[in-house]
Amino acid sequence: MRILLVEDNRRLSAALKASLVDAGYAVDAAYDGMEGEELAISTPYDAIVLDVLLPRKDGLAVCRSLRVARVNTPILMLTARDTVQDRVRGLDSGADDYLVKPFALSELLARLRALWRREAPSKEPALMAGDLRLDPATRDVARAGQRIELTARLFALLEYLMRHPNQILTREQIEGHLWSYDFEATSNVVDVYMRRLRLRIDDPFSVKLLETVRGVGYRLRVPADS
Amino acid sequence: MRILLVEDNRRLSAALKASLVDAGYAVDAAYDGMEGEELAISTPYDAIVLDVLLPRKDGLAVCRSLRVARVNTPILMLTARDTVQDRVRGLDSGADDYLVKPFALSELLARLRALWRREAPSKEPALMAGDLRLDPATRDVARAGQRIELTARLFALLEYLMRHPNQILTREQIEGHLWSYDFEATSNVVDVYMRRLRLRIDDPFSVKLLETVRGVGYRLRVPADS
DNA sequence: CGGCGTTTGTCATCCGCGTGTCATCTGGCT
DNA sequence: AGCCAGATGACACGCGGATGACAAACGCCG
Repeated sequence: MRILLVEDNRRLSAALKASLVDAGYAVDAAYDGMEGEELAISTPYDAIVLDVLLPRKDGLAVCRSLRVARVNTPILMLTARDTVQDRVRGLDSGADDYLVKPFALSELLARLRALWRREAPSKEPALMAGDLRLDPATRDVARAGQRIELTARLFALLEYLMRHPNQILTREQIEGHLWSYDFEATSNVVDVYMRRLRLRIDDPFSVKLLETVRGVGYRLRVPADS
Repeated sequence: MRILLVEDNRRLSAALKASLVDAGYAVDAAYDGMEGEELAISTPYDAIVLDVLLPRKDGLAVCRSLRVARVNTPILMLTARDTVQDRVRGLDSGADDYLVKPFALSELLARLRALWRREAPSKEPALMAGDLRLDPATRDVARAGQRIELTARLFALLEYLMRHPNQILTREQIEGHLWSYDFEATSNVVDVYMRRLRLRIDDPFSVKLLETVRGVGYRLRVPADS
């Protein structure tokens, strides 16, 4: 198993590398973003451990570039802080997992194993609903062959809907799944996002997929065709 | 129903397991985070009951890893404290619900049921009456293959009738069941709604299913066919 | 660090449909 | 014919949802 370690803190890098080698892995080390990116593109690794704060090019940017360059190697991001924000950004930019400093070495190893474990099923097929296609892996969305740009939230909403086709989802379910905060207060975020989603995936087309079930919730209706 | 119970306190774990088994569930127990995570990834459970404070890897981390690994099993988190902070963190990491120790066993069971209701809207089979079909899960109604749109009230009324086929239901029963208010004043809501229901499920067809029993109430007659 | 475009969530307003009531009609029974 | 239970059509109100605009937060760039 070849691992690329991109970490600018020399002492941490050395320690991690030693431990990983100890655990039986072959480890290359890079000390800034640009260097890491070049190595990652030119060499086939089994995993990349990537710090977020890096000289020359930060981890998130490296991550994004690699994904754009179709480098699908599993990436484990290392970060100092842990806020929802951070996690979302990390995962959004294409990382597969996220580890917050300080961490136990055992956890790093476990997560690496976890990454590989899930390597196989990561070839998750694109979700389809009529002429609407959503690819969880590449984050591509298209309807009738037409590419559609979606923001992170909208993508998550659509993905959730498409994972539960023809099923009525209540606002509570949706809110709980996408926003995950204590919603005591009545908010109409879900309504607003449904609207925004409709503007992009329904309004330009004649066949509507998003359906409002008055008094209950929303549903993505998959046309019973062919 | 298979449940994974991740709880390091052996006595509590044993007690919970016994109760859950008692309640008819198949229960696997894990005693630390890593063990729990691996089991959760390798085995398809219907729910995971996850303590927050765990050796080797805490519940929040386990939860996060599972979600990243696309394990969508409903997770019920157990915690000792209860601050908004805690709850937010729990839900943020991907848990579906949250239960504060100490809790009543009945509440645990109730919440598990709630989780399933939410996640897999009851695989309850569709109700049938002749060529009329009503699916409580998807709220789809159809007669002779023809989809029929119903408002919330009408749907509830039809569902009630279909759950008591061939049985005479008085106005009082129906009103008590659907409107649940103490009607002193004589109202003809039920009549009106029966009319509206007929317009949609009987009028367009030759065989009538809704029957008026003069002086008593209404009944849904199921044709004794094939 | 500071400015700028984008994303996000809230709010106020608007609109249409679902709902319940009422007045009137119908048809069967005595 | 008269009565009564139920059928029917019409109507007004209010709720649930749609919509557009706004303000704060964030991400990106220099």
